[in-house]
Order: sequence, then C-alpha cells, then structure tokens
Amino acid sequence: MTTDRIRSLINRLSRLDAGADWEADLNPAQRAALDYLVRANRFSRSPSVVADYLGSTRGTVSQTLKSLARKGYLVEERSSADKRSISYRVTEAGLREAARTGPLAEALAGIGEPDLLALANDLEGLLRRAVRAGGNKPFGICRNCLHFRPREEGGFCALLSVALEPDETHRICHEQEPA
Amino acid sequence: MTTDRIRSLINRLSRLDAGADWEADLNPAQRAALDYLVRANRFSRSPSVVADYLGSTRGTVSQTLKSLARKGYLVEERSSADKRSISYRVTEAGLREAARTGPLAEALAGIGEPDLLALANDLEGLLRRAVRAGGNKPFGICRNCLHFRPREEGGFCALLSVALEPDETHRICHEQEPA
DNA sequence: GTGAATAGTATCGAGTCGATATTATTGCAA
DNA sequence: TTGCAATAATATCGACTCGATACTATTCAC
Repeated sequence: MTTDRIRSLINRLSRLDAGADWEADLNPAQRAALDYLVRANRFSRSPSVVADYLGSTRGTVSQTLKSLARKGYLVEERSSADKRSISYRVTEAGLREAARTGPLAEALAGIGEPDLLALANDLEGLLRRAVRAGGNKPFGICRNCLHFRPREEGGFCALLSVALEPDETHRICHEQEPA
Repeated sequence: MTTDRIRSLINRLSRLDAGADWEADLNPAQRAALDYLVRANRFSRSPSVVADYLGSTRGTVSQTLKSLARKGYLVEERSSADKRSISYRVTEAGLREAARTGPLAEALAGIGEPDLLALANDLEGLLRRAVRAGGNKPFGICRNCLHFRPREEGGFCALLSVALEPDETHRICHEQEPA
C-alpha cells in the first residue's frame, strides 16, 4: 500500500527530526508548541488554542507551556479583558531555540525551490484533508480569512473588530475561516 | 521559508496522526516500534536495531518493546545462537493494532494513486537525505541489497549466508546496503 | 584466555499524555 | 440580579518516553 508507505515516511521523518531537539533541551512537544507560538498571532497563543492546534489537551499543553516558560523561552501575559485567559509571548531566547535546525532542515536545504514548493503544496493539501478527517480547526493565516479586510497599512478583523499590524496579517489565527 | 513550512507540515501531520493512536491504547513511540516490527525481517527485530531505526536509544526501546509485549502485541524470542540477543515477533493482536488507521490514512485514501506515488517518491528522497544528514543507517528492503542473491523461490543473503523465504525478501533489513 | 566490545536491562529525573477534578471567571437567562 | 452553565487554566494520577548512567551476561579478538 502506498498510503501505508507515506504514513510511515511522514512519521519517520518527523521522528528523525525530533531526535535533534533533545540537543536543544526541548522535547518534541515543546518544540512543536514553540514552533506554533512563533507563527501565531496575539489572539492565538493561549493553552486552549495551542492544544487545539496540536491535537492535544489543555492540561497537557498547560504543563508544556509552563515548562517552556521556566526555561525562559516564553513569558506569561495575562489579559485584562478576560482574567481567565493567558497569552504566551516568545522571548528572544525562544526565537533562537525555534530557529535551530535538524537533519530534516539539512535535507531540505539540498532541494531546489521549485521542488520544495511542489512538495509543500502537496503536504498542505494532505494536511487540509487530515484536518477535515480528524475534525480539527483549519488554523490558517489571517490574511486568507473570511473576516480579513485589507487597509493601507496592515488590515482589520471584522470578527474581532480590531486593527491589525502589517506582519500580524501573515500569522496563524485560531479564528481563521478560509475565504 | 519554504523549508520551515515543510518541516512544520511534516511535524503537524505526524502529530495529528499520532493523536489517533491513543484510542488504540498505543502511544506514538509504541506505534512507531510496532509499525517497524511488522515490516522488518527476522534479523532486524531486536531492541538495538529498533533503536537505531527510530533514532532512539537501546534503553528506551527496551522498555517500549517490553510494554508492547505486556499488552500482548509482541512475543519475545530468545536466540539460541547468540544468547545476548532477543528478537520480538508481532502477534495476531499486534497485526490488528498496527492495521488501525488515523486521520492521515483517511486523508490519503482520498488521493489518486499517481499523486500518491509521486508524493511517496518525494518523501523517500527527502528521507534518504535526512538519514544521510543525521548519520543514520538506510534500513532498506532486503531485495534491493548488495548482498541479495535471487533464487527460484525467495533468495539468499551473501552476507549472513542464509536462505530467504519469498516474503522475507520484501522486508526491512538493518544490514541492507543499497545495490 | 583475558580483556574489550556488544546486547539487553534497571534506575533516575524531567516531562508527555489522557482522564478527572478543582478553581476562577464570564455570560446568559429567568 | 441572582443563579447556573460554560469556559480558561491548573493540579493530580498513573503509564509511559527519553537521555544518561550503571550494570550483567555473553561473545569476540588478539
């Protein structure tokens, strides 16, 4: 079965790549959370949302984020609007850790850009299907959202009624609905 | 960066797929080990070799395999030749568990065979590069090995000097060296 | 035949993970 | 406005992963 082969390949690739994380004093779950937080906008950096993204639970993610904070890669930022929720901000040290590369990144570096783009698109399509199959939220980029309104500088979110900084419009949002 | 995107896609796919394992009372490490054992030949089912394949350590894998054995998915088979080594055999129950599918398999089921083959080849090339970059062993299929000699039925391994059953020649071998 | 390499395991500490329960806080409806 | 349900985060439990280290048994090479 080709499907089994692909499943096995994806898991092995991810596993080999994760092996390199340990040298960076992050485990795979911590790395995955940090990777997400680096790319997420300010509305999407709470334990609940990270849990949703990673297909995990609030309890687990809560612990993961606390341990990343202990290591100095994240900072808690309690919201004044909703006193229940917490947003985590990635620190400079966190950005440095997130930028570390493993064997997978090395392997990708040796491939030409056209092939990379084709592979990225294939995998993106596959992810879309897997997300549908598993009943997860899409978690797309702000800019490609139903509620996104472009402005001269940055944009505006019609759902949350807030102005968006230019670089925020390229970040992952948990409210995103594909346009 | 397209490379970052691909890295993130592969990890997320593997993560979403792993989520389904828990319903099958396996965790991702156990699933990965079981998947490998199903496809490995009789010379390649020891803790050391599994550790090598998964990019883990003997200690960790030893525990993982023991816990799979406790659940009835594996059976220990001590070798008489080398009394230090153990080979694990997958039971019927283990085969059933290994055959369970997650959201990733569902997603793959909706894609045409030509596209699947193209994707599988791309990922295989990527894996080869990642394996080289990480200094891991290739772990190819017996049939494509330097030491493989075809026979009317099955084949013969010139390295270990043993006859091979027909279906053994399609299994993963830790001694494999690409022809 | 002795010492080094190898195979497997036990143990330690930090952490994941699902499950469950608990505390704060918010929102809605009567 | 009170009251109750939903929500956000966390604590706790037990099984397990993971690297590191130490240990035993066995095999191999000189």
